[in-house]
Amino acid sequence: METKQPHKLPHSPAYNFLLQAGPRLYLLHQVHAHIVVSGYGRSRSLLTKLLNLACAAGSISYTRQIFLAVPNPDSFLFTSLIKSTSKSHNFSIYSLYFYSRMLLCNVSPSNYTFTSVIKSCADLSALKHGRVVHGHVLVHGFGLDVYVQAALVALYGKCGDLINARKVFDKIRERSIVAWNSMISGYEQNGFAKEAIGLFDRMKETGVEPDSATFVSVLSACAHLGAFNLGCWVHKYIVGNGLDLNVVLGTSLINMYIRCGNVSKAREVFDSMKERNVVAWTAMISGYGTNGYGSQAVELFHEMRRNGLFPNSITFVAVLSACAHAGLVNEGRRLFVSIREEYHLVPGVEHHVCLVDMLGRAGLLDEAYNFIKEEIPENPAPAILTAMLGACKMHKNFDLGAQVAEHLLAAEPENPAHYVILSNIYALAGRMDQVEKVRNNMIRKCLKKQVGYSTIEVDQKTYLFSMGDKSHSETNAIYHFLDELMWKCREAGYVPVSDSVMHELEEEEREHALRYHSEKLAIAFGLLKTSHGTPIRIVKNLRMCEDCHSAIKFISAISSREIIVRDKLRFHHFKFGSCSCLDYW
DNA sequence: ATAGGGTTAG
Repeated sequence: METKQPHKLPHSPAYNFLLQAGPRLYLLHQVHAHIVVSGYGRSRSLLTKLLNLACAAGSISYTRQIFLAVPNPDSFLFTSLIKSTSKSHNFSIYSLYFYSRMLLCNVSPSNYTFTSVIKSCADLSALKHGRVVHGHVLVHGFGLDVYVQAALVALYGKCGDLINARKVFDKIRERSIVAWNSMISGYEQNGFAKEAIGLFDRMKETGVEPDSATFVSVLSACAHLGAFNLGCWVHKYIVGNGLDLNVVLGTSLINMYIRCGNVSKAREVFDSMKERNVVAWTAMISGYGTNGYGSQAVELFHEMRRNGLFPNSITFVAVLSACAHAGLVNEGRRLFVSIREEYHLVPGVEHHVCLVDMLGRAGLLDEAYNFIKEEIPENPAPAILTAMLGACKMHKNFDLGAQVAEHLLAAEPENPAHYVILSNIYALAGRMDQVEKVRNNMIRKCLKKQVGYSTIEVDQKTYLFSMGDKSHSETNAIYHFLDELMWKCREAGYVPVSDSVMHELEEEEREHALRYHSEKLAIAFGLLKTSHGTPIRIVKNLRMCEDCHSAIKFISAISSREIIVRDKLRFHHFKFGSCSCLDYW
C-alpha cells in the first residue's frame, strides 16, 4: 500500500512508465505508443513529461514531433519545452525558436520562460537577441523578478557587456547569492579580476554568505592575478566552513595554486578530491608542465589513463606543451601520433602548434618545417608559423626565419608581434639595415608592440608595474633600492645582457629600460614590502627577456629569496642563483 | 519548475 501524502497524489501508471524509461529514446517510443493506445494521448502532463525526456535524450526531431501533436499548446507546455532545450548547449538555438513560436501563437511567457530563454541567449552569446528578450521582460512586467534579473546579469556578463550587467545588478533590490555570483563571474570571465575581487569584498560587507560558486569565480580571479595569499585565505575558508570540495571547486583550487606557482599545494588538493574528471586531471597535468616538471606531467597523463579516463583535446595541449618545455621530444612525438591512432581524435591547430614548438625548441628546425609542409601544405594557421618563427629566432636561423616571417606578414600584416620577432632576428644577424626597414614598416602601419607589465600581491592587494613606471607612491625608494641591488649583482658577476630585445628600443631608452623592466621593479617592491623567507611571486603579461632572467638569478642569490615569475607561457622558480627552467624556455 | 561555477599552445 502506498502511504497517502496530503499534497502528492500517486503517479498514474503511464507516468511511472515514463519515469522508468528516463531519457532513453527506444524506451520512450514504447511508452509513447502505450500512452496513445491506452487513450491517454491527449494528457498534457504526460506529453509534457515525454517531451522533456525526449529532449534530454538528445532527439530534437522527436521532441518537435511530440510538441506539434499537441493542440493549442499553453504557456506551461511552451515553457517546459523552452526550458528543456535551454538545458543542453546543443539545443539553445531551438530554445529561441520555440520562444518565438510561443510569441507568434500569442501565448504569454512567464518568469520561468524568461529565465530559460535568457540562459539560452547567454549560452549562444547572442547579445542582440538577449536585448530583445530583455525588452519583452519589461513589457510583460517581470523587470523586478529576482530570478529573471539574475539571469539577465549572467547574460550580459557572458556577452561581455559589463555596463548593462551592472545596470541590471544595481537595480536588484534583494540581491540573491546567484545575482552576486553572476556579477562576480561576469567580471572575472571578462578579465576584470580586480573588479571581481572588489565586488566579492562588497558582498561580504553586505553580509551575504559566499558559496562554492562564489569561490570558483574568486579563485579564478586569484589565479589570474597570482594572488596567492587571498587564494590561501579562500582555501582556509572552504575547509573551515565545511564547504564540499566538489570537482569544480577542487579544480578551481588546483588551478589557483598552479597559477601561483605552488605545485605541491595543487597536488595536495588533487589527491584529496573524491571525484576527479578529465578537467581536474588536465589542470594538474598542465600545472606540472608550465612549472617545468615535464616528466611528471607525462607520468600523470599515463596515470589518468590507468584510471580509465580519456584525454580530450585540451589534455593533449597540456601534455604536449609540457614535453615541449622539457625537451621530451620522443615522448611528445609518440603522444602526438596517439591522438589519432589511439584516441581517434583529430589533431587541431593547437596540437600542430605544440608539436612545431617542441621540435623547434629542441633545435630540430628542419623536422618542424617539414612537418608544416607535409601535414599542413595549404595555408598553415598563423599560430603554427609563429611557433616556427620563434624557433628560428631561438636557434638563430636567419634564412629560414626570414622566409617564415614573409608568409606570416602576408597572412597577418597588422600583428605587431611578428614585426618584433623579425626585427629581432635581423638584429641577431647584425643586419641593422633590415632592422630599420622592419621598424619603419611598423611605424608606417601605426603598429605598436604590446606594453609589458608585472604584478605582485602584497597584503592581499595586487600592485602593477610597467617599464620605467614612476606612478607608484614609493617610486623613489623602489628605484633607489633597485639601483643598489643591481650594483650588488654586478659585484657578484652579473653582466647586463644586451640581447636582441634591446634592439627594438630607441638608443636613449636602452639603459633605462634594461634596469627598469617591470619585473625588476615589482621584485624590488616585493623585497621592500615582505619579510625574509617569504617567496616573491610575480606575474608578467609578456615573456621575460634574457637580461631579466639572468639578473633575477643573481637577485635570488644575493637576497636569499625564492622568486617565482609567471610569464606569458610558463613559470620560472629562482632559488640560490639558478632557475627551474634550466635556461631551456 | 525558475538564476550562478573548473582545464588550453603561441
